[in-house]
Amino acid sequence: MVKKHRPHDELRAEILAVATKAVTEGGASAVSARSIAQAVDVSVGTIYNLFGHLDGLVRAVNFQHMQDLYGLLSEAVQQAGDSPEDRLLAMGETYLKFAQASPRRWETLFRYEAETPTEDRLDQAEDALFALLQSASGKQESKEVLSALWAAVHGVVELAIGRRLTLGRDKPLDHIHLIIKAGLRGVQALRAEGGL
Amino acid sequence: MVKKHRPHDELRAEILAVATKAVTEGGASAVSARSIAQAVDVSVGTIYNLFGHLDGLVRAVNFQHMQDLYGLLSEAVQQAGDSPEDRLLAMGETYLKFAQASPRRWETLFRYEAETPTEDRLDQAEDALFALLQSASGKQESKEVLSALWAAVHGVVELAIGRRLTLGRDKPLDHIHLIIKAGLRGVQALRAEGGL
DNA sequence: CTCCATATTTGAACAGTGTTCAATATATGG
DNA sequence: CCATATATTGAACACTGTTCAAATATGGAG
Repeated sequence: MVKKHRPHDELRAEILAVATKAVTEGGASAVSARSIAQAVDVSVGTIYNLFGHLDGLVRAVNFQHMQDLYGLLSEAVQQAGDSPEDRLLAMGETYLKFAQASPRRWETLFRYEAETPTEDRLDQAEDALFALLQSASGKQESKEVLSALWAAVHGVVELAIGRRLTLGRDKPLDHIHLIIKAGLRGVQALRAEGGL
Repeated sequence: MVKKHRPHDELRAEILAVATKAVTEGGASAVSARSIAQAVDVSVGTIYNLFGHLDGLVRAVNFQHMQDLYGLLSEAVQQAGDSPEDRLLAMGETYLKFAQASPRRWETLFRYEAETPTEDRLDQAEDALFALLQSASGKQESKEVLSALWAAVHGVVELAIGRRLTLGRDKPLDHIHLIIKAGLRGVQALRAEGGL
């Protein structure tokens, strides 16, 4: 018995919604061809027709989550004060909250690796994120400083969310504040020393 | 046909060696019961008799790698200069090299999550690592500052090694230097401001 | 040396995974 | 109304971790 043909757009959206829920609740490993298929009342084959591989589906989910994150971050920047420090703090805080709201979603977004090579949609989104970082800093800081700072914040989140290390799982928010405040002041000091 | 009994110690060591190689070259997913069994010329069942689950095997590998890392770090601290900054820089540099030497090993060590709950051997090793960090800083810095700094360094390594984000994959060593130098100076500045 | 209990090893079997693709059914245009 | 194109299906294949009854090896007692 074969089901009625369904509009691809509609079907894609439905599958994506189910997969998104699965990723948010159980991570990438919760996205199995058969479970998704059953949830959408469709056969496994159909999923492959629409997304190529399961990797493709997870990537599509990640892309959405990346956009969500971007939205949250840009909103945070707008609502924050005018100083670069306030803005960067707001971004860091928002990033941490995003991760804490759903650790699975976060780890799938930043850890998931596909067999098939990544399309560059996600890379583009990442560039946009960095541009946001630059605008938040009022273009006062160099690329080097900004990406180092962001990597640092990312590390704090990583340790806070990852169930692997207990180190630094204590007060991630305080750590982020410390990193950003000390980082900005330290860069100033280094510049004064001529060490930059 | 059933093989001759082999000393458990010897067999454990051999399996561990093969699994270690597999992790180093291909990550945790390269450790499959059948492939390991074949490499050691033993049946799958024997591996389960010795390690309980495959998780147990990977954890044993991780424990070894953790010890290796600890060895490298403590050596680096000893060979570094006397100032806290020099020592922290040496640790950061060594940590990065460790990760770069085998990304798979690093990511298995810090990302791998078992179904079965972790035994606390790894946690202990982690405590030892933090103690090393404290001694390297000459006990000048608070726990908060140290773990924040280490999280920051960890984040730089994470972005440098992870194939997920392109951001900050540029000059991880420079980033680590920046983070540690600016971090230490910034903390001083914050203390002067009374903001700590 | 023989017999037996214990310890060890085995590998077929089970449930799960991603993926493919010929067959089957539906939809569409002439 | 039929022929062509399009969409859906699900059995089949090759893999995965894991279990456990059966087969064998071992070491000691008589």
